[in-house]
Amino acid sequence: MSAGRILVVDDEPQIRRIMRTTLTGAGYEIDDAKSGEEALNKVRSFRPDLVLLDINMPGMGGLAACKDLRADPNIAIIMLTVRNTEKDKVEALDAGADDFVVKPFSIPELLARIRAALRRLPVAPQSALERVRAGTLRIDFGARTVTAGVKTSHLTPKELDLLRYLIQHATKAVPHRELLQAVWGPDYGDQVDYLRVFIKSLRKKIESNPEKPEHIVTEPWVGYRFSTDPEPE
Amino acid sequence: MSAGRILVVDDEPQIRRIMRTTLTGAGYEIDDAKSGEEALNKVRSFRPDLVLLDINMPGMGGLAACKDLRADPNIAIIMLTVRNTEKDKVEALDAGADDFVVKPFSIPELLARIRAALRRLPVAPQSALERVRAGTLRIDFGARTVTAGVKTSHLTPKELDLLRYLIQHATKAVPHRELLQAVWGPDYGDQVDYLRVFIKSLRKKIESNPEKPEHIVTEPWVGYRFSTDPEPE
DNA sequence: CGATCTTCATAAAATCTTCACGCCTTCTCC
DNA sequence: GGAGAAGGCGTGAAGATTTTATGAAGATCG
Repeated sequence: MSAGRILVVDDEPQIRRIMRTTLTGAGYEIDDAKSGEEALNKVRSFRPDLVLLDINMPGMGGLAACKDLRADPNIAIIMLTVRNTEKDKVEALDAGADDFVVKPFSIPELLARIRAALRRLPVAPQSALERVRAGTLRIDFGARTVTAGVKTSHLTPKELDLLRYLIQHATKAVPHRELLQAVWGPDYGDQVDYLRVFIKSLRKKIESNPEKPEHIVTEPWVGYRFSTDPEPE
Repeated sequence: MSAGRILVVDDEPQIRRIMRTTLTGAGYEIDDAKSGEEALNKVRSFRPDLVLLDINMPGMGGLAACKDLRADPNIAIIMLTVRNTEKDKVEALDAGADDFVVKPFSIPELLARIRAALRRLPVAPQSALERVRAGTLRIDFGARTVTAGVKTSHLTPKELDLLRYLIQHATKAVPHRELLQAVWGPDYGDQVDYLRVFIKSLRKKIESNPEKPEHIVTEPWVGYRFSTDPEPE
């Protein structure tokens, strides 16, 4: 799971290259576009969480593109410019940009602004942990509920912590000890009984058929593994 | 109806004065505070949509105050500073600020940033929240009354604050501590007894069957949650 | 004084812990 | 190989612990 998806829009190849390496290194998934028009197209296929938008481009400028992008409230927009004038800033923000960075910018500052902008998204990607979908399963960590099909259940604190840890490490087989220490603390690495009891109650809540678990799979002699997809038979 | 409520936090009287006239002129309701501590207190009574927070103040600094304010996602935070260093910016943004303005700033830019920040708020600005409907429930914050079905009741100040906070964070399980700090203030984080007493009286007023609460749901070991929909079984 | 808020003791409820039983897989020894 | 032992795993339920609900008395404020 990445920290978020970012679309870089700039007509200078060098900027695009720098951005791509920097942001990829920071854990984001990147795509780029050379113009406003291309950006609007790529948004549909790439579905970014955030768009880094150069204000000054040939053809459709950043401002015009911004006004179009704004239609989707689930996309954050940070505009880039070389000019540090008040007029530019006000125009950019009122066009719907969430933030504004002046070139040349410092990388740490850009990253911080990206984090801040993503944090504000209605469905924040970093708190993609707030709501998780796994096939027919929906988990709302804020409301502390899981919905499996039509049945919605409430999660107790330990159940929630356990499930969260499993989901954060989905597809990986998490050892008993690791789970216990994550949920109960460093002194409980041996209380495998706890795990069994709580895994059972979790399964009762999220598995359509608790005797044939599809999501919380047991890895014998190792631990448990959360699987998004139905298990291959 | 105003465009929103803004709390100005700065230790320099002159800044506060300028801000007050400027922002009032722009259609906002303003209150101000001289320190971080005062800000945290005033937040409760004034209930701003946005806090303009000077980063450099005697006593509790802007960064510390920011981290506390951040608990409520329905408040936007813009930090002010005289220093334009990268370190300051990154710190401010990572402390939870939504944006960052360097003094001396241009008024139009500040106003544009305020508009952008308010636009991103998850819940509409307070001014639009005078009346709320939640299923069969109607709440009139101006008249301080709730109507559940045919029964209309008067709400005491604490009841109103508590209910308001719960509703603004509807569907989310709000921790005891957060509720207490939002209603009673930062020093009352442990008085869980207060909560129980007032939750009870709220339930008596808004639940059709207070023994089976449908709106104010208790989340054991965590806090309470306001639910619009009937509870799933 | 009345309304509201605090404080407190007790009963009720939810969650967590512990444990025993039976099934199953793996390992060991013949 | 195959029988038996050892231990992991699923299950159900009783008991312990902590939290929550409730009623009421005292304190506070205007």
